[in-house]
Formats: sequence, C-alpha cells, structure tokens
Amino acid sequence: MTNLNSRLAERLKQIRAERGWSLQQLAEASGISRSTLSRVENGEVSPTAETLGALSTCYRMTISQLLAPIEAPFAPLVRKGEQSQWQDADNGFSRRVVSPPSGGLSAEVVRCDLDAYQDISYAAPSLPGHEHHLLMLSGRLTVNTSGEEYLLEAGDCLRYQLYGPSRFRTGSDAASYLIVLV
Amino acid sequence: MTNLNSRLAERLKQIRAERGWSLQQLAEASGISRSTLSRVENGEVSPTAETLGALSTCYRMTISQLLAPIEAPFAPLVRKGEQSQWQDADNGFSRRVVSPPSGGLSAEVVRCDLDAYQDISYAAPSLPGHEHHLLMLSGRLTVNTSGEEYLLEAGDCLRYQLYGPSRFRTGSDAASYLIVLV
DNA sequence: AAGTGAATTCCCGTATATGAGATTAATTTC
DNA sequence: GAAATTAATCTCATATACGGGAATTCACTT
Repeated sequence: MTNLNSRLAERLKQIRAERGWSLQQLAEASGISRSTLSRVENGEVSPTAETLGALSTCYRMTISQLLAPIEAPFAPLVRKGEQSQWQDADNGFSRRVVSPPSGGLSAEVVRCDLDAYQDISYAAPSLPGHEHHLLMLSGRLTVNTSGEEYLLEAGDCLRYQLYGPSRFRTGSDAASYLIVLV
Repeated sequence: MTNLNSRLAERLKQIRAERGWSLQQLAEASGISRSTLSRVENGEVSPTAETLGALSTCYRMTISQLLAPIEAPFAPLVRKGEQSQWQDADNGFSRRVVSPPSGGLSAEVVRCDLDAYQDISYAAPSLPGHEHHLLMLSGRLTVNTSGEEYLLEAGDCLRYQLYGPSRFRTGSDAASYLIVLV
C-alpha cells in the first residue's frame, strides 16, 4: 500500500502549497512536528488516523475530503441488490429509472411517485455508501435515514449516504421526487 | 483525538458485525493480524493510513466511505429557500443550485429555468470530462453538444460528458430542467 | 559569489502500532 | 455438565511513526 502513501503525500503537499504554509506554520497549527510532516509529505511513513484527523482539522476539511481525490473509484458492479428492490413496488408506489447508468457513467436518476398514506421501508443495502440526492418535486414526504427524520416539501433537497435501513412515508399528501444515485 | 479512534472503532465493529465476519476471517482477507484488528476495534490504537486502506479494500469501500459516517456531518438538508439562485441578468434564464457539492460528495444538482426564445452558449469547460444528466421537467429545449443536436421534451433525459462548447436554446416554449453534474 | 535567513530534511531517542503466539472467554456438541 | 471448537483478548518482541534538535538545502540580498 506504499502507493496510497505516495498519493497521500502528493495531495498533502499540494494542499499546503495552495495555502502557502511552511512546515513550521503547519506544525504549529496542527500540533504535528515538522519532521513528521516532512516524512508524511514525502511518502516515507503512513500517518495514523489521529495524524490525518489533526491535518484535516487544521485544513478545515474532513478526512473524507482529504482522501477522496486520491482513492481509486470503487467497483462499478454493484447494483444487483438494488435491482431486486426496484421490482417489489406496491400499488401506491411507482418508480421509473429515468437515467440508468451505462457506458462508464456513474450516476442514475430515478423518479418516484408515492401516493398518500404510504409507508415503505428498505433494509440496509448490500453495498453501502452510495451517495443520494433526493429532490422533492411536489407534495410532502417524511424520510428516516441514519437515525434522523426529515420532513421534505417541494423544492427541498436531501443528501445522504446510505449505510443502514431507510424509510419513506407520506401523510395526507402524495409525493413526487427524484433520487440521484451516484 | 482519542475521540476519533473510538468512533472509528465503533464503525469498524459495526461493519464487521453486519458482514458476520470473525476477526480471523477479517485478518485473512485484509492481511492485518487479529491482535491489531482487536486493538483497532477497541479504540486502543490509531491505525495507520495503510491499515485503513487495507480494511476499506477488503470491505469493498473507499476510505472516505469508511470514515464519512463518523466525521462531523455537513448540512444534509437544503431547503428550497436556502438554495442560492443565479439570475443571469436581463435574459430569461435562472439557475438554482439545488444540491451544492460539499463534504466529499461528488455530485451537484442544478435546476434551470429558461424562457421562450432564448439562446445560450457555453465555452468549453475549464475542467472537462464531467458527466452530465439533463432531465427535462417541462417545456422543450434544443441542446447542441459534441457535434450533435437534440430536441428534448418533458421527461426526456440526455446524458453526455462535457468536453467542448455547448449550446442551449428554446423556441416558443419555455423550458425547465435539471442538470446533475457528477 | 558570498552571506543571511528561512524552509526543509536528516539523525537519534522515544512512543506506539503491529505481528506471532499464548491465554481467556464464549459457543457448540455430545 | 464436560469436552471440543471457535472467537476475542492479552503478552511480548519487533517494526515504525513521532518529536526534538542538528545539518542541509534553498531563496534572496548585496
């Protein structure tokens, strides 16, 4: 995994260069010594999660934002578990895959129409971590995911990454919404 | 930063529990010893980036996906009223960034409303290769990109990757559409 | 070119993350 | 219940990440 270290090194060098900081300044801001910073930025060592946390904090970003550009895209062969879900639509619920992923594209758009007084739950996905953008077109919808509950109205946009079970339900109003799956 | 280690520990424990793996199985799949895995999952040590990489690989996810749930969350809900709107001066064109990119997310959704008899051209993007999904909400729109011309109507979805200049125009009908930028 | 200052890298001692094996705890099987 | 099997933790030795300071390199000035 030396490859990861060298890519991380390049990334960190670039970020520090963008901010115009010296190792000394970064050391004071992060609480990490100059020597460690030098070795990390030269790919000689693999920093600990704590070190990564300190760096991302003083750069005002999350570790994910720090690492996302240097990670290999994950395997695209991932939607078997989802497709079975697409089929079990009840009566008050219709889904249409507006823009299926194909040919190397990485996003798909699904339009969903849910009647009033519907309640739909999904089990945790087999391959978690997909990024979702839920855009309300009309109506009202209550969404539970990641232990949080959101009441959405037309025009709202809810973004989340799907790691566990989720639940969608309507009250007296029907709901139409788009889900952008990345 | 012990807090980070303990949250990471919980996260890793949960993932392994979901898959029903033992430490022994995870050790063989990841190349990390059982003892190290035990200490990491108990928050006693801070794993190196290499260790995180090995774990995320054998769990079939990126490090970002591994860490995202335990990091300070970005605002996941963007209300309609909070979405920044761009009124392109005098012309009958308004854009609203429905879902701005942040927190390591890789897609953004823009809603565009174009009046009748408008003609808008874009130069080649500075960062080419972005994947676009254009979803027509209502009206009619003529799009030129990659040397092709498309006439879109409500419900249509055009997918393309933007490498060169592009042109959007309406005839007697106004157009509303979404652009999903990946 | 040489000097001055800053920034970075190298060297060493220390702290800690890791691996291999032994010990303990939990579960199953008879 | 006891033995057997598996899973998790603990012990110790090693590898390596880290901090402090010295040495080097780099940039700029005169």
